[in-house]
Amino acid sequence: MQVFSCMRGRAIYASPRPAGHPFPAAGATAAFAPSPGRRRCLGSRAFATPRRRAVTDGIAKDRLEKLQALRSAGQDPFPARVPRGQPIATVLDDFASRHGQSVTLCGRLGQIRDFGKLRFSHLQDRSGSIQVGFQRERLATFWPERRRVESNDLVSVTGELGTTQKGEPTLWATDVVLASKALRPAPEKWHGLQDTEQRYRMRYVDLFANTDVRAVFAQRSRIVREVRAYFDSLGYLEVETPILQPIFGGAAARPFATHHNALDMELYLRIAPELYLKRLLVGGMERVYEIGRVFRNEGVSTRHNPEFTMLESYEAWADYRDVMDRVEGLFAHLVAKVLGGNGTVAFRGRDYDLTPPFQKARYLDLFAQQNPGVDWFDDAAVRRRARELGLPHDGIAPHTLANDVFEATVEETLQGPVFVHDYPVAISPLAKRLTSDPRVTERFELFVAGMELGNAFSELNDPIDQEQRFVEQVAHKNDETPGEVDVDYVTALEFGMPPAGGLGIGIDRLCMLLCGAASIRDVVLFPLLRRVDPDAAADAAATGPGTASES
RNA sequence: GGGGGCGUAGCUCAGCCGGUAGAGCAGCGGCCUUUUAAGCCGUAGGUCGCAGGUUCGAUCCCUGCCGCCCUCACCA
Repeated sequence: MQVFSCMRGRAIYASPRPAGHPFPAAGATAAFAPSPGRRRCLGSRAFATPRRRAVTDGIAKDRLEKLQALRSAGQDPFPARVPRGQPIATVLDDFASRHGQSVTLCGRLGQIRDFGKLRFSHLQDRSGSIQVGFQRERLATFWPERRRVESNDLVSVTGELGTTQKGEPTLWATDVVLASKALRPAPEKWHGLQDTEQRYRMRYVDLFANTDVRAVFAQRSRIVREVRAYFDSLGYLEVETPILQPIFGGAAARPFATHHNALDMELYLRIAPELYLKRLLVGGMERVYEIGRVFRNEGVSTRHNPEFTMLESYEAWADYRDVMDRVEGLFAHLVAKVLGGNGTVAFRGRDYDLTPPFQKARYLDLFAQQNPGVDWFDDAAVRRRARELGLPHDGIAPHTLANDVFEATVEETLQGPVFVHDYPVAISPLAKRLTSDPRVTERFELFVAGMELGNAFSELNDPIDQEQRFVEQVAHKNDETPGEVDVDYVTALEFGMPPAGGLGIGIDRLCMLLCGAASIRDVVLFPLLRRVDPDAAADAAATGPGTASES
């Protein structure tokens, strides 16, 4: 079997590099301080200036001058420590009772509203923001240098809690300590940072400028924590298995290849942890799960990032029906702990009720509904239907084509949440066959909003069957399948693996759903982007039009 | 890879039929002790993504390239 369209995977593939060092798209030249730019050492472009907006220009220049003024005055613009405060939210919580209290708060300064002898700003930390009032009469030492501390700087403010005439909770500052000078201004106060490219490349700005973005990632953190809590509560052990693997497997996807120098060994970044986790079942670890990064060297889209986070769990003495219960249990847990309310989320313009139980539908029944009169196992009929649908069908294996027809006709109808179960064996190489019908397997996938969220099955534990499937896979090797049989895995099965139910869930997609995020890049802190290389761009342009062919 | 869209000041955006670019915010200078998108006066800030082409003249039209977004395909 060559094409396993299935497997635990979800999202996609990626480069091992952490998403990128931002080279702000706009820009002039020069860089501040030791430029981290390109390190070309020879050649005519040795001194090419990276297009990083220099901090010595424009607004940044003003800030740099303030910084230097502070230094000349003997002040450290980046002190190792400043008076530490408490979270702003705790102060706001029972503000009335704290009236008159003296507190210290730390955070990032917003814009300053200057009234001459009185100025207001807001101070923001991870928990919230509060107005700060700076009055000349309360700030004898700080007042003369107030202009050296400005919007976007990080500060520690000590003062007295009170209100303004309009009742706004305010920290009336009595002492201000600059904690870190910002050389670049914050984005515009009202619109924040809008440009999607800038938001992804400079996520650090996106995060402090757009509070809703921070909320999404806080939510993601909560989701992951509660996924752990759920499996922990059932006695699962969280484990970590190799990311560097000599033979990749457990899914159908192109891997990233790398090399270990000391061992002089080719290695792959894992496309799935599956085969190692099942070795643990052999070892007697009867309930295990792993939440970890997997890498697939393929396309990028709103649902696919080359590196993504996968949950896989395995439970001995369970089958796929039990796993279905686990999934419903997990969603019930997440609805209660993360979502709150009635368990409904808005996603891509529709509402979805994530409260279990979920619908269930047989794969072949769904296929028959959308393709009346076409037998999934009838090659000729499937081919006819594929032609009718305008699908490419030449040189495509029958079972693959049949699944293509399924995907073309059924998937978009799966608004769900719905469990699609009992998949044909030809597209389910790691799942156990149904005793009642050996053409299909004990396998299900969970769909929501036409998106595959989870994949599970009764794990194949017959080493003879498994070896045959591997051998056949190697015989039809392509770049999505390993070049050799994972002999060690077969050996492990020969020692006896208990019957087990396994599950894979794409954490990023789960977060998309629970956060109402339309793109996976909105739930991945640093999504993979093409590197912006000004020199390469210049080279390409230089050889482009006039001189070269029309290529 | 195909199709569509976008790229203008630090940020958010205008810029008509081709005539060498504007606003708000941020910045700088000034006034102001209750503002909260503070206000008022003044001021500075641009490789219009990059490179070519057409034109007397290009942010605008054409070509190539770079990057991002959407979409299809591949792929989960």
